[in-house]
Amino acid sequence: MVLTRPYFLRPTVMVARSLIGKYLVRHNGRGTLAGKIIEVEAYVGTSDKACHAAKGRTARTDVMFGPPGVAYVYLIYGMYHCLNVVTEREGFPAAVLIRAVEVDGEIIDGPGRLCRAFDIDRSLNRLDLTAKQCLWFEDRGVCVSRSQINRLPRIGVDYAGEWAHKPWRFRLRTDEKDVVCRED
DNA sequence: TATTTGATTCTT
DNA sequence: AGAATCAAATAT
Repeated sequence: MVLTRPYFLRPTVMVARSLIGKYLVRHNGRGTLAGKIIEVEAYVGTSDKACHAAKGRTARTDVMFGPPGVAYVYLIYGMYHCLNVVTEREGFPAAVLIRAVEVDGEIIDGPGRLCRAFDIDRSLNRLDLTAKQCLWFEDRGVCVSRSQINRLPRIGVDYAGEWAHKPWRFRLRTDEKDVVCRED
C-alpha cells in the first residue's frame, strides 16, 4: 500500500523511525526498482542548525516549507544527489533524508549512491511522492520493532554545533536475526 | 563579484 | 588524507 499524505503529516522524528522497513519504489523507462529502507535521518525546522531550512526560506529550501509527502532533492559536493521527503504541516520546514536501502539482499549504503542506483536527480525535486507517479513509498507489511532500530547522531553535520549530536539517524540493525515482531 | 562550504564518495 | 566538482551561502 502506498504511503499517503497524512503519513508524512506527523512529527518528523516519528516519520523517520517509521520509514525503516518501508519500501522506496522507483518507476522509470527501465522498469521498476524497489528497496527496503534501512537508514534515514530527520531534519527538523529552522532552529535545527543542521537543517538546510535553518538559513530561512530560499529558492532551495522553499520546498521544505510546502506540504508533506513531497520530494526534496538537492545536489551535494557537486556530484551527488540526496533524496528527502518533506514532513509536517505546510509552513513548518522539515524532511527525512533517505540514507540507505536494501535491494534483493544487497545494501545500497549512502544517499549519493542510493540516488545513483535509483536514477534520482533534481528533475524529481518537488515531485508528489504520494501520487504514485515515478517515485513513491510503500508499506509491504514488514514489521520493525523499536529494538531493531539503532538511534545514532547524524552524519556530516559537525558544523551544526549542539544540533550535530542529536540522535536523529535511524538504522535497521542487521546483526540480530529472528527478532520477534511486536508493536510498541 | 569573489570566496567558501557542504545532509558525499572514491582514490591515494 | 585528499580529490572531484558545483550550487548556494557568505564575504567583499
